[in-house]
Amino acid sequence: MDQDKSCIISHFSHYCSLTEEEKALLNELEESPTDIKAGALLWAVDAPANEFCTLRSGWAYSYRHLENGDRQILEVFLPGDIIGLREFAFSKRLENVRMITDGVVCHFPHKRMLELFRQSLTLTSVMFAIGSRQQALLTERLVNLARRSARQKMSHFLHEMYLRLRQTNHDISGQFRLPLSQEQLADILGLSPVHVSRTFSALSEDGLVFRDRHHVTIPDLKALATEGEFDDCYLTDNVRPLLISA
Amino acid sequence: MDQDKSCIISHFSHYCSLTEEEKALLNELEESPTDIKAGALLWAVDAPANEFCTLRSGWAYSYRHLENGDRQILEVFLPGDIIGLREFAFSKRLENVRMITDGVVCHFPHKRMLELFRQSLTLTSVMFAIGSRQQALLTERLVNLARRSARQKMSHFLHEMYLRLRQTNHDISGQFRLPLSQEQLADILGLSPVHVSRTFSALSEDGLVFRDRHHVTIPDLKALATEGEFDDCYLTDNVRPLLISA
DNA sequence: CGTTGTCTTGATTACGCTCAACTCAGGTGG
DNA sequence: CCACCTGAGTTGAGCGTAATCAAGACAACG
Repeated sequence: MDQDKSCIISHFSHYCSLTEEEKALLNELEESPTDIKAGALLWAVDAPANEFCTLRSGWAYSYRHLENGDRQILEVFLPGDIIGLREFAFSKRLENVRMITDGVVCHFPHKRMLELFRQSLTLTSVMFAIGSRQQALLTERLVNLARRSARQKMSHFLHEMYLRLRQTNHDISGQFRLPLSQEQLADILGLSPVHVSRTFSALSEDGLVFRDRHHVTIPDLKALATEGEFDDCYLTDNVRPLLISA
Repeated sequence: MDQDKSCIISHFSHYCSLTEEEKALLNELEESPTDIKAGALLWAVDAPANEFCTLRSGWAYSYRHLENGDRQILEVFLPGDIIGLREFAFSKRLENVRMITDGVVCHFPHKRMLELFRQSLTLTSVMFAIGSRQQALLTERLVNLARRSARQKMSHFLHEMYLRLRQTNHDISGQFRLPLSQEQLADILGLSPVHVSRTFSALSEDGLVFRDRHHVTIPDLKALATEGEFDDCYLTDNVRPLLISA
């Protein structure tokens, strides 16, 4: 069951310290871990939406298809993330979710969320905080897609991924594995695959990002932040001592 | 105090039926209504974030400035909406919020949200559902900005606004007042003001949208939906009988 | 060693931006 | 009542970023 330290507990611990009972409650959300292969569909648009998933290991993404065949990737999920929070208010899935790498997911029904609301004020608040942090991420992505050049989009995205990975994996320093094809990157950033390639080349020439297959190196994080107008307050300023005191 | 039926109660009632106590609880959130003028700033980026606002009347929008001077409008708020949900997990504002028209807002501190969590499971769930619905709206907007042509962006946005207005104002039929300048529309849609003008003309020529100053007429809603690839499931499929039963 | 999928590079095209001039409505003051 | 001013919206010309199409390089794999 809990061979590894639970991802979700370490995720929640970012927000505030938890009692043992609360940890136990969270552990219940990770009861039935199931293996899932890279490329496998977790669920599709219009499927009934009655459960969340926690991502215990591996990467996943959610996406939508457009009528012209384009695809927009909406979210990239990393270990510890909760998948499907968006659909709590809906009866059907609004997005497809697919695994990027092999991984392990744990399902828990929406109903259990209500038990959590009933049993712990702290966890309720943290759950709410996670929701608002997701909104902040979405908002940032929205600005990125709407207003920035391809160079900036790429820089911003890579910077964001780097920070998100470092939050749980402190020992990466300036480099990480990014298991995304350029086509997937294009679908994330609203670009064409060819332009992703060109943009990568351009960033390399300027010494901002180096890349070998799926391995990315960022020699100068500050420079990349400047290029992508990256401001990390939406990722880091989420510790809320207020919650505990109340 | 409650001269009008509370906007927030009618907003929550979309999700499920409320007991009298719950209505009383919600009413407390609308305690100190304050008038606010068109164009006034509700709050600015980096200001301390320790309260929400409910919008009792009038329109508002949240926005961010970019380094190149561009501005991105992130959200348009209508009467009954809660402003600032996104910043629950943060200590500082991530967005500026400004009134579009004259209006009335009610402030309530984050702390009171915790009381609400403590006192009503139903309201907690609905609050959570509202958060996830906001995410769905954001997601839809993201797809719109990332992937669609100017024509589609405009069509989609106008259709969305029409449906949102009709949810609280059932008697509008195919026309409504849209108190936004073309510059503001441009900042919403990630276009230039000139191109908004051109796009409006193009849509008019094709008989999809007519417009006189701030008055918009949609002769054929279906046609507009087709043009903008509009699928209303993210706005309408949010009634959750599951919540009450639990 | 051939096959497949991913990535790269080049040539052309197009959508929306910028700059700039012009129209028009509303408001103000003489 | 008219002249002027202002801000919003319109229209045109030229440009630039990124899309598209297409061919070729490269790596991984059987």
